[in-house]
Amino acid sequence: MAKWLVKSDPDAYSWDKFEKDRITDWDGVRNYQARNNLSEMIENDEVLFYHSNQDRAVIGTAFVSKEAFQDYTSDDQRWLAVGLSIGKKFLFPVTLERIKKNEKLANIALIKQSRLSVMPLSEEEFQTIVELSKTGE
DNA sequence: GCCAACGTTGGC
DNA sequence: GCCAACGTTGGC
Repeated sequence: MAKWLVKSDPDAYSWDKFEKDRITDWDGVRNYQARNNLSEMIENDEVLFYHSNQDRAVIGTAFVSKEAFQDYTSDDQRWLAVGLSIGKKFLFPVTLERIKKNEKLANIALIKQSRLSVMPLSEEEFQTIVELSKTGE
């Protein structure tokens, strides 16, 4: 099962809002590479939820509850959305700073392509971040 | 608040 | 098809 990371500006859509919603349409993506990643998501794929800007940390997990469908927030038929359901909040958020310090995460798209909002993670990268979330170090 | 990186648009 | 201009994202 593939692993993913999605970014959100907490001013636009925060983890707290996600916890209230439980399930949300991940729409508004207007970038081809991110859109292509959305199109490859399979139901029940695991997803990490990252807050950009002021927080700059992975906050928790989610999973794909609905595979790609047309993003109706745009008239343009090129864009896709998926359904995401809430997973678990991390005990300790995994900050960008910690991600940058970890050599197993040196090639993560989060660092290499800072503007990409939907990206695949390798199994190892995913597990490494989950492990980091278990401690505050 | 600044600015680097990068994606998109539009004139030619 | 090239590239300058412009807009947006996101780290700092």
